[in-house]
Amino acid sequence: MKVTELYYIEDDRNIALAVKEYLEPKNFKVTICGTLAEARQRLSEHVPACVLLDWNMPDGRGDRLCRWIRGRWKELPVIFLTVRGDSADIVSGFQNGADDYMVKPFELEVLYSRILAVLRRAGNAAERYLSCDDIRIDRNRRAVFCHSEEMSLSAAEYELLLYLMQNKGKTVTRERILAQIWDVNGNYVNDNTLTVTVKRLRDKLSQPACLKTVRSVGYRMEDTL
Amino acid sequence: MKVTELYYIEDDRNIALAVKEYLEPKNFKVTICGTLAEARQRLSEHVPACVLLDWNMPDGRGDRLCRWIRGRWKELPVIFLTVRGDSADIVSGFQNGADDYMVKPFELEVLYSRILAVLRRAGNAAERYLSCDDIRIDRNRRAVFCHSEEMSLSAAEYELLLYLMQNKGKTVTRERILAQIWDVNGNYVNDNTLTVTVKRLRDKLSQPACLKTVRSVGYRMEDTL
DNA sequence: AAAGGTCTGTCACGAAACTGTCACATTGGT
DNA sequence: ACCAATGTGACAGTTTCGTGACAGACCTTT
Repeated sequence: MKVTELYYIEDDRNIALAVKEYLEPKNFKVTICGTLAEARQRLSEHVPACVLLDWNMPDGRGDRLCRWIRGRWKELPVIFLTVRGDSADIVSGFQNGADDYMVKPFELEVLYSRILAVLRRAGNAAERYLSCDDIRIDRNRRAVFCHSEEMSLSAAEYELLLYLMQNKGKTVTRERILAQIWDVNGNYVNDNTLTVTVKRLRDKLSQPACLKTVRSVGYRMEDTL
Repeated sequence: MKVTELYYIEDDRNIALAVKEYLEPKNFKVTICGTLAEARQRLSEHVPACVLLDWNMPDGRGDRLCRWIRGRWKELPVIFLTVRGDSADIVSGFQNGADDYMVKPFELEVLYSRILAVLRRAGNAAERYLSCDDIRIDRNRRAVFCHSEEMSLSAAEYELLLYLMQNKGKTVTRERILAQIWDVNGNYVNDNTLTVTVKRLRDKLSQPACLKTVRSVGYRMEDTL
């Protein structure tokens, strides 16, 4: 069973832990962020399936973070969880791009239901992100990040990296890669083309350790643990 | 300006009319269905952008209709509006496929916000304002602002900018853009037309940084830090 | 109707990036 | 040490995109 990742941005440790304890047995992995800065930091490194967001945070207002998120990931679901229950607050929350808004105190089962509803809408957003060590691909955006810094890859390099990442942990043969990326219906391509593209890719990735050569077979990407 | 169609399935005529009167000036067309049977009938003929659904109806329970809807239109957003506010009821509503659930009595502005949120999720975003960095679009007025100063774009430029903004954060291929904006059922359009229109747009935007070229793929708009 | 303006699609050209190939160096297994 | 596989640097042809120019279409004004 696949685990769904959530970030819960909340400064009240008690509430955060209660939510975490409730959700984790239901196959969620809840990461608690105690400040907005921490949340930004974590989001830059890794994008979860959904974000739960408190309004009042020690270092600022949650709605600003929500805008920030919307600027980058238009489809990442965000649910506000806050004591602010006025109509004006709720409207403001949605205007800042929230997908749902719950007023504390709330029932945990309802939170669970709303998370599921929002995830159902978002669909298989998980497929969007691939990662290996410090390398992350956002397919929707067609961008690659290394150490949370965007890098620019050529079309061939991107395709190659994507294919390898999709087969993370598996060794893929040179033939398969050539067929996958260079096949223009049987058109022969110099075998060395792959070698060269791998080199170019490695030069750009500041972390080429996870792109391994399997001699006389092909290549393999895997997390170096 | 496009009108968004809603079906409101509700037997209390007063509430239904109040909602209708509130929403119609906001560019919605609200069709009231007094019974589940009528709702099924209308839905079979025409599918709106969103459905508002009361739980207690004279000829049955709303959740059954929601299941019925889900069986046919997986993506059609459904919002429950009902007096039943127990956790168990809410959870049940979501289990039946609801996208949102509001307990009566509710504030009309909040309903409006939640409808917009659900529509945005479903991709039918009728959002009035779009923004990216310092660029803002008011779709109602068909106006574009840069540094809160109105600028004048030609029709093609406006369409292009709008499409890119609607897909903020996502890389859109040249083909998709061409199909979206220039497709007059298969009519061939010179590919360079897009290139030129992008240039013209960039020249006008005093902040072209957020309109990025993704070489050999297409373009992407996103907020810059 | 004529004149002037804007909008639009197309073209030609050039700079820059990309790509495939070669020749040669290096590596790793036996 | 040998050989095959892979890495490396260089190069030239190709592709892609940006740019300025232009002519026809359309609209408004005179």
